[in-house]
Amino acid sequence: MHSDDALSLAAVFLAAGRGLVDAIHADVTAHGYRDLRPVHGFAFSRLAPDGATVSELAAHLDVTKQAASQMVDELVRKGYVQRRAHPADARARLVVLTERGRACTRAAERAAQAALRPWAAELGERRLRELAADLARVAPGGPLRPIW
Amino acid sequence: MHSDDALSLAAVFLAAGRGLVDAIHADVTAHGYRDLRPVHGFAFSRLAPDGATVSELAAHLDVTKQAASQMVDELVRKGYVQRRAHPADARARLVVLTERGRACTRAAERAAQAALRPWAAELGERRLRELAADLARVAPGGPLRPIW
DNA sequence: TGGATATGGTCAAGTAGCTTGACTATATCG
DNA sequence: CGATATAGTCAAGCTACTTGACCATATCCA
Repeated sequence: MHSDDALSLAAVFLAAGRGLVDAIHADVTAHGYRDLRPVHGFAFSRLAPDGATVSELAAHLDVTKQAASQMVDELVRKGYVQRRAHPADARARLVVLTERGRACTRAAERAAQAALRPWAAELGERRLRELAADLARVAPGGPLRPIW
Repeated sequence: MHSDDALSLAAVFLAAGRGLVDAIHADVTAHGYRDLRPVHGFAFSRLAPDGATVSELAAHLDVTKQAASQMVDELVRKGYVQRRAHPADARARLVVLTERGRACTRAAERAAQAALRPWAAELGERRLRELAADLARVAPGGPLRPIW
């Protein structure tokens, strides 16, 4: 990078990500899911395909197993997930979404599409797609973590 | 947005922002500032130009005045900021960076430049600049907040 | 095969960073 | 001037996390 303020570019990335998360969360909340925080969405994204163990969830969210287990307790209590026996490991338990959990995930996907609509309007579909492609090249993989 | 997974695009934004913040924080830590968290950098960015009051800092970080005051206590204790009398308001106190705070801010700017170097290598200077310009158009302003 | 070690999960206790509530001092408005 | 708003602090409480200890099961290897 050149002599511009590289820090402000980093800040713009954070602001963009925050704006998306805020918009999605607000939309999901407005559709009746009032007992969730944004982090739960990241948990759902790990659980949605085939479920996951507490340890896998912990790794995905970059927290301890204990913290992940507490979150699962909360989501069970609120009706979004269930603990099942693990088919291949008697130590483990498989955490899977309930129908309510899946419905919430669908609502989040609709919310994400709605949140991106003004972006497409501002930049154009084509440029937005290029933006996404560029970001995918530089964004690190790995666990999802809170920013600070 | 179309039928693609809009949520994963949002996740890419978060991952990109997190990657930058992580890299900057790790670099700053490696240069001897081991008692800071990323959020302190956002505080510094508000304090750097001319200082700020606790209330202004609280608004910038979207926390209560009490939380901002506690953070200032901590930063005073660690030698990064000072409380001064406010020149125009006897109720208020102006929080300003110490020389150590300014040195840390410079280290963060260098770290941000270093963190963006691989991005420029991957995408090219021109495309990175376009990316930044696009983001600036869609990123919301307002206070900086943790993601969850 | 069986004993050592690693892994999945939970229980319990402690902690850091935030919150709400109450209060004082100073500023501003009418 | 008096009423109200704002800057800041003190105190207490909450919550999402942590560390540490522990048990059950799986895996590795002599």
